[in-house]
Amino acid sequence: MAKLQKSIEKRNALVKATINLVNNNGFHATPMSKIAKMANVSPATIYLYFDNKQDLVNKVYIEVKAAYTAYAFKNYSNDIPVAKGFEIIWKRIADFKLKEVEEAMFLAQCDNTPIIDEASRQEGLKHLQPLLDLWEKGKKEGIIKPLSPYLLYAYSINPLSFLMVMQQRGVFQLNQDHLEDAYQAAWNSIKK
Amino acid sequence: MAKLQKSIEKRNALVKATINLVNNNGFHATPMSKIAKMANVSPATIYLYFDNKQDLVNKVYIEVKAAYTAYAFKNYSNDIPVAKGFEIIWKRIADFKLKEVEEAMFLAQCDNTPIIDEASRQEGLKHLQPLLDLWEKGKKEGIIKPLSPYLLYAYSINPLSFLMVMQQRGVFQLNQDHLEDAYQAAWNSIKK
DNA sequence: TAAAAAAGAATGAACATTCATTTTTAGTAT
DNA sequence: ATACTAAAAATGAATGTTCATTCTTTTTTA
Repeated sequence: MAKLQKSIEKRNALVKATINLVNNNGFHATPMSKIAKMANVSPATIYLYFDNKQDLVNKVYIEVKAAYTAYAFKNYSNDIPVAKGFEIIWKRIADFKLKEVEEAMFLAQCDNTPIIDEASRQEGLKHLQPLLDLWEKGKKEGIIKPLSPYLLYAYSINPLSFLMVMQQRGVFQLNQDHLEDAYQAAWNSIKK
Repeated sequence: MAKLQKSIEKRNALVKATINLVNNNGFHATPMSKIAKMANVSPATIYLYFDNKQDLVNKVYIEVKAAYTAYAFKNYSNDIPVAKGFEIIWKRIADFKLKEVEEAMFLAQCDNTPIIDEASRQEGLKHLQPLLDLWEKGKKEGIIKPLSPYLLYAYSINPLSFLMVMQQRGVFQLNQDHLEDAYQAAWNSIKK
């Protein structure tokens, strides 16, 4: 009797193809047949790995989000002082968005449309907890403004998404100087 | 011979229905038949007003974007001092996003997905010129940081979109205090 | 060699768009 | 005012295509 061991490479290729096609054509113009073709797989094979199209896109979302937050918090631990901790996280996030453009674009699209179902969205949110904790600590120490975490996020982290999208569209080139400026703006807007 | 004068109300109903359905279901789950039904019109009638589905969504985008910028610059004129001018524009934009939630959500979705074609996107960008001019003037006067307008936009205007989306998803309630905080954060991040 | 994995072709539903008719509109004649 | 008419506007019912998903068969694996 053979073991149940589906090829992980095939699954990865499917995930990759989904990200690429949804980025370039949008969810509405990404048929399963195209995903299969780009992953060098039969359309039927997709259904060995995922229940259906919605399940596919949900799972891709959650996995990319998990990779994103893992990357963001890689060098962070909660005994680091608030200001330094924030800098570490912010710069890792910037790094991710500049290096893993495909993944980051995919997240931006999912976060601004109803293509992901509510449960998966919630699931994705959980991973941000360390940042919320950091801000809580910062507020207690009087280093961070006493604002809702949504405001803090809106003004310090989220602008990176906008910059990445503009960069990706070729509207402007984001260089290292820009990034330092951006970091200063981010910090200025949340520090007390 | 009758005059060519198609009912403007019908067209408006179609635009409104498109915005509503795309917001709630996404472009991929918004068939022409549903748009027609919501607008109390036959599917065939849509084609009297628009060439096809792509043309419909492009035109809706451009019109909403035009309404948005008209609203934003309503009380502004370029002889107003930079700091005050920025405040006026920022607060009008915040107003728009809080009052015209449907329109603002639609723009957010279009600006983060490939559902709009490139030409329409460019068209939409043009309308922001007065704000770019204001920043240019502010930089010359040494009031605004010498940053790329994309950075300025990312840190002062764009966060409002994030806040609106969160508010719309019921994640938190954006009140007048929040808004004043948000305005201060916006200004802090771009003023010299 | 038997079960798992994969494949290609088939199925049926959903959809954008068009077609053939009907209804409305507004100018004109009575 | 009223009736007439021709074009415009609108419609509901096709049409043909695209697509997600399933079915049957083949290939791979252990």
